[in-house]
Amino acid sequence: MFSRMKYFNYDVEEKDTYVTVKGVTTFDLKHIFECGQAFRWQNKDNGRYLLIAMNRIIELEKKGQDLIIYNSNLEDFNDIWARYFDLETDYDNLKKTLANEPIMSKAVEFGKGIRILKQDFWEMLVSFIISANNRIPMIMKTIENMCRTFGKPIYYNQKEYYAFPTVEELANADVEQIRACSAGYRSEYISETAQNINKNGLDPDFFAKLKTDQAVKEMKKLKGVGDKVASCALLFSGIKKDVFPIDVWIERIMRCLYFEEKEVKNKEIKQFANEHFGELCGIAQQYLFYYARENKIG
DNA sequence: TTGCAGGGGTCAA
DNA sequence: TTGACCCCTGCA
Repeated sequence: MFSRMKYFNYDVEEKDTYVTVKGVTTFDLKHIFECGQAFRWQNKDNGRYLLIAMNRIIELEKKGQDLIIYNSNLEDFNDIWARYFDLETDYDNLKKTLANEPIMSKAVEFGKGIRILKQDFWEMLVSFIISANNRIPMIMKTIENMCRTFGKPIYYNQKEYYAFPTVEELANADVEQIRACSAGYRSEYISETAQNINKNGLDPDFFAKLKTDQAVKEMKKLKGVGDKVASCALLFSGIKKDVFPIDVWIERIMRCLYFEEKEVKNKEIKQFANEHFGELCGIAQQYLFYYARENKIG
């Protein structure tokens, strides 16, 4: 079995159980998965990354400018992964636009293979509610526990993995069961938000059509969702590119690099980001975050 | 071995 | 604006 297609500038080929996308630039698996936007991946010792997303398991490998997606086919590439990896966006061009001053130049160079993923909105919302007052390894553990407890099994290579729980699955879950996944005081937030959404729905298009500030404001009506969580959920599901999530790392690096170590309010940081990075402030935030965290700046 | 400090967003007062 | 919330890691 061998078939091929064209997607934008990419030649895409399917063979056996994998898909090869040719001519992929600005795509580094470490940068993409380890920059804090995704939680359900494993760095395999053979250089591949295993990803659990969209009710599927895939393995990814980058060989030169070839991106290889194992355990997949052209249909899934078309329906899911092309959008998920935001392959229609020209990151080479976008980086040139952003890197017009020395600080951002450095951050972009450091994380040059980053792409912002367009992940499932519901999954992002719950994941970032869990992220509040929490560290990345702990967030990943809690999410895995929740998937194992409430999600449907997916089988791959004789191993059992679990899909991210649906709205209904979490809405019907007992708060104490959620707490048993080490979600702590966030358990009530997750339960209440799941029940709210199960009743009223969660439509990405509704938020996409709103002005960004308004979208954040609407998101904050959900329990456990403040500025940071709302911004992250909108950014990492590809709904808004012009949000600027501010956590302690971003606050530190912004103060250190742009405010000469002076005390600065989040409101000022946000305003600065909007003025300097404009429409691209979401991706700018991601370069800065990765740069700050990996280099322990601040 | 135990115990304590540190880390980190949102809510409610 | 401030304290409480939870749980893991690192270190004494």
